[in-house]
Amino acid sequence: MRMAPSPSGPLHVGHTRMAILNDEYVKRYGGDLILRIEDTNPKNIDPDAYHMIPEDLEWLGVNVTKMVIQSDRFDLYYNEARKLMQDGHMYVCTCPREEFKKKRLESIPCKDRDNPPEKNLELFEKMLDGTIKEGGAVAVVKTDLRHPNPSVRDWIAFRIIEARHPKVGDRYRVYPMMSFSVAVDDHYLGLTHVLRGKDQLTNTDKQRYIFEYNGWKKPYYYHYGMIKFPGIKLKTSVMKKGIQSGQYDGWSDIRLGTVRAFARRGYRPETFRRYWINSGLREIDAVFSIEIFDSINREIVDPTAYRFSFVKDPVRIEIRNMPEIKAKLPLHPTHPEYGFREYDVNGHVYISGQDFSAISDGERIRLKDLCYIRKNGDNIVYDGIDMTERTRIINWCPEGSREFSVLKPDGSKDNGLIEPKSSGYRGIAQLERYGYVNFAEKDDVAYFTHA
RNA sequence: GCUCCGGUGGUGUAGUCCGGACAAGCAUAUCGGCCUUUCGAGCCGACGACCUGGGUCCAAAUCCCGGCCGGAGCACCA
Repeated sequence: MRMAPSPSGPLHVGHTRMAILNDEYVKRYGGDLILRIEDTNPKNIDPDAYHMIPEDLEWLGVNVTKMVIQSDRFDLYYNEARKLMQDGHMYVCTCPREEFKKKRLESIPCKDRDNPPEKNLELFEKMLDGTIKEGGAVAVVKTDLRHPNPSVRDWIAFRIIEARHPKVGDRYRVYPMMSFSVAVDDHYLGLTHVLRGKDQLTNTDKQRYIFEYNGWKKPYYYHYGMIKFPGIKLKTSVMKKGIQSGQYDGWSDIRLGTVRAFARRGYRPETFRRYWINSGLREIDAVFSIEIFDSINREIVDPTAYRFSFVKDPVRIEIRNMPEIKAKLPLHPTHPEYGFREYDVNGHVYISGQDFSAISDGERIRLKDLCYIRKNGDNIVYDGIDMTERTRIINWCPEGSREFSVLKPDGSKDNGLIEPKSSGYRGIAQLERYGYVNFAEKDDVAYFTHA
């Protein structure tokens, strides 16, 4: 099995499906999982991606057994090309770009198509040594000019790009097209099974010719359907532009759809795995269901998430006639062994502005794990401590709570107070009646995970 | 337009290859009840789907044909 991203940036949620599914197949049936970095277009490479991609995979728990980089293998591709030319399956075309396209569309052979192998090999060397400049020639795989899909007819395998490659510099000027290098690598790397999106269907058809000309055994191909990710920013080039312009604070900005952004928000690797296993390998196109994704994550995270009280848009209230109470709240309702949050309360607490304005006159409500209060006109009065009836229960923060913000993936921010006991906590917590957040870096700000 | 591939509840899927125990399972969402000193937690219940028309067959979600709808590809990108 293999996965083959191009190094234009770190992995995003769209990549995780192929990563997880390939990994899962190897786990279940054995074999190797090869990570192949496809950097055959020097114009589309972010040097940082060479290390970000393996990092992201490691975080996801994907066990890569072998890694290869295509830019290390150009000599192999050139030799395969020479072999195919020798056998008359490939030629070098010197037609102008437009003319080549037009002829192919009309199923007309180009003037170079029937050149003898010697001529093609000679021209190919001229491409390699720089005699022919960018745009001057391409190496083409001979297929079937009457193939119903024009892009499968005599497809281009190598072109000249006069640009500096971030990894190999200007050592090469003739770059293979993805369709070619993939076919060669899939064979020499011994791939038996290939899982890829059905956007690759045409490429599979193109690559077929390479396997047949060489008499190689083709891997089994599975093409899964495309997934839509509504509202998630995935386009690497767009994200990159946003980072450069300062709109985002980096690849892990929580507004982005990168794996690192999801990690920062508090999603767990296991969530990705369970979600994609559940989705399977159908050929049907589907919509990414953030609802289900969140629910999986919630299930994973909830048993260990500490509970804290966060009041948004706080209002300080004075509770009349309230005795001093020592409040004791569990850090986790089903795990008393995690400990408690204890506060002395005498007459003053903060509640959220939203809760405050929702209390109607005369209503009795419960401050969680504290006491009853009742609203009498403009006053809030103490109304007993023992649980006597079921009323609405709201959460509160004691005096000494600190200012706190939650950053949300839509770019918005909720401000309020959080109870003191949360100080120093790192990881995912449930803010009672609010949602789960990740205390990733600091005490006074956390990232919103999900409700 | 051309080539190929698909269509199961709101969403994600199981079942389709090899027709029968599928009056279609699971999850999520929604609604209701119970429980609970948070909850979007737990428990119980409800809700809700085989795109459509024809054919084959004792029997069709499953096989065949047409239609409709959707997607992917049609680069000197990967």
